[in-house]
Amino acid sequence: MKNRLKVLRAMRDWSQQDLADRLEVSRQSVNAIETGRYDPSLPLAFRIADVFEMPIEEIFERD
Amino acid sequence: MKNRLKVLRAMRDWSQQDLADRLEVSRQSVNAIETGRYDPSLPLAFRIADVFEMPIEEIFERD
DNA sequence: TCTTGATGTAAAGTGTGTTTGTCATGATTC
DNA sequence: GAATCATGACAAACACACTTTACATCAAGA
Repeated sequence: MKNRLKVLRAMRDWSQQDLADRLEVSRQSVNAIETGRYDPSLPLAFRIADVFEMPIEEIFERD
Repeated sequence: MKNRLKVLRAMRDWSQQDLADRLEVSRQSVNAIETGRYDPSLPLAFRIADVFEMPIEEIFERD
């Protein structure tokens, strides 16, 4: 899966730590997801969608 | 997370095995997801959305 | 009644998601 | 040039997703 986390984060001028705090996960998780080392769980994907106020499909893409 | 798999499957008259075949996972995985024992991975959630031709948000719900 | 299909569940194993802790690097600032 | 911040990465440990095999129950039909 590809994702637009880095761009969406940049648009809001949030650091990885800022986003991690909002998602209540570790900064390393945000980094790993952004750099494509692994995909988030479904519950975390929903929280990401909540934080960015967008549907999951607009944040993640099949690759 | 809650999900509408069982209903969506019933609407198409598919058995758990039918759905498992389309998703290329085991029937036990379908059953476990339906009965709420665990949530699918994000890639599997996307495949489920593909099979039912609906957005993920219309199949799964925060609980 | 015997069988067959659909479903729920369990144990054991593999792989992935997530955490904490740590280190390295580049950019910024004092 | 020392300090700080943002980022990328790795390792160990643990939790969860998923598979295979297997067994039990129930309903429907022959």
